[in-house]
Amino acid sequence: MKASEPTTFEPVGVPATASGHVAKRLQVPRACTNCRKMHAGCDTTRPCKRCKQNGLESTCSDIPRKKRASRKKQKDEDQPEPEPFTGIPSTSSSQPTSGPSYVEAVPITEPVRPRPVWENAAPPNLSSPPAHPTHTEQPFETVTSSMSPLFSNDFNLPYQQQDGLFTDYNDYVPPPGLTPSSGNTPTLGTPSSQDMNFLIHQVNELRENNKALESKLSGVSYELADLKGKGGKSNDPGYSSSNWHSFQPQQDLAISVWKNVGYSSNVLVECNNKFVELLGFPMETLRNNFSCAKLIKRDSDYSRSNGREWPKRTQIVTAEGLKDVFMTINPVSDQNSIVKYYVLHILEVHS
DNA sequence: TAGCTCGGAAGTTAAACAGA
DNA sequence: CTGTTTAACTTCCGAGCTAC
Ligand SMILES: [Zn+2]
Ligand SMILES: [Zn+2]
Repeated sequence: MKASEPTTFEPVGVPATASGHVAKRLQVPRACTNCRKMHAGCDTTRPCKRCKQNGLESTCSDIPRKKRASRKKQKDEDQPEPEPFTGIPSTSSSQPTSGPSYVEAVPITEPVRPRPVWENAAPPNLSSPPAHPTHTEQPFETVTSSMSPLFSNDFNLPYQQQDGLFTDYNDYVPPPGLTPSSGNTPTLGTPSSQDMNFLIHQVNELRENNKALESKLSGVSYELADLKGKGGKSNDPGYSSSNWHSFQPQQDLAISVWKNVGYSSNVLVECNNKFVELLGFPMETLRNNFSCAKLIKRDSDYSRSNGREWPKRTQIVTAEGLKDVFMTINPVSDQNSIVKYYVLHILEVHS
């Protein structure tokens, strides 16, 4: 155990989760010369906070990134690379991302995803849905009681209505301009209260992590990105999450919870009105035609094996076509580290 | 104990590939 | 030309060291 960090300045966007979930380490695009030499955390201001604290304002500067050396030819021999199962849809291997075919929600004809038992569960028992899912800062209650067993195979317990999360969309009224939900909306599965509590706990935690992003939301303008056409280029400076900063997070986030039912497959089980409104598809379409991988246009980062995670700037499929979004997607695992769900946040939307 | 050093894990990004 | 892969490159966590 170490004593304490001497220079405990606010480390740019530290996750700080109290519940043990390891959040992604955030880092600035460029550290100043002094912080770099010290291997210390820097920030985006100049002089940076650490230099100011240490009286090094005059030497706090940036040096350009080193020119990358040419890569040696790959392809000399095959590296096995077992690719462990993560539950995360690997679009590179399964299906091509290109092609706007799924933009118009065509009925699914391929080998239908296995329908888990939880979809046959009893209809939700909604007491009184909140008039407006007012997303203030702490919309959900955090569960502190025991969380084991975390997940059961089936969802049979009565559903507990929680602020901002809905399993019934009969009351959903689309805003003008969108043409979603016509008539019957299917009843979604009913997660157990234990499951829901844990999910809510996870959502709260994710929101905490997202707040850490605010420190990164300054400096670079949205115009840096070129997302017109087919979704931007991977080398576009605006495409990198570290360069994409100019937005302030909106108060009400679109949240959805997807159940992982197998490799490259997941099914929407929960979302809030904001999410439905944003996508503009009937729930049946969402459930039957979309997995996370199909919903997200630019999903290359899914397939990476180095643990890279969202938040990312990306594009999603909506009834109005592709929309630029800034979103996170986080796996929710049980105590055996099996990915059971994904929680998908959409933080920002730009058409 | 405060402050400095630095190995290396974690995160970023641009060269090289691949395919239409 | 677009999108993907991946190795070069960067940041900074945190353990160890030194000075007081
Ligand atoms: Zn600095
Ligand atoms: Zn500095």
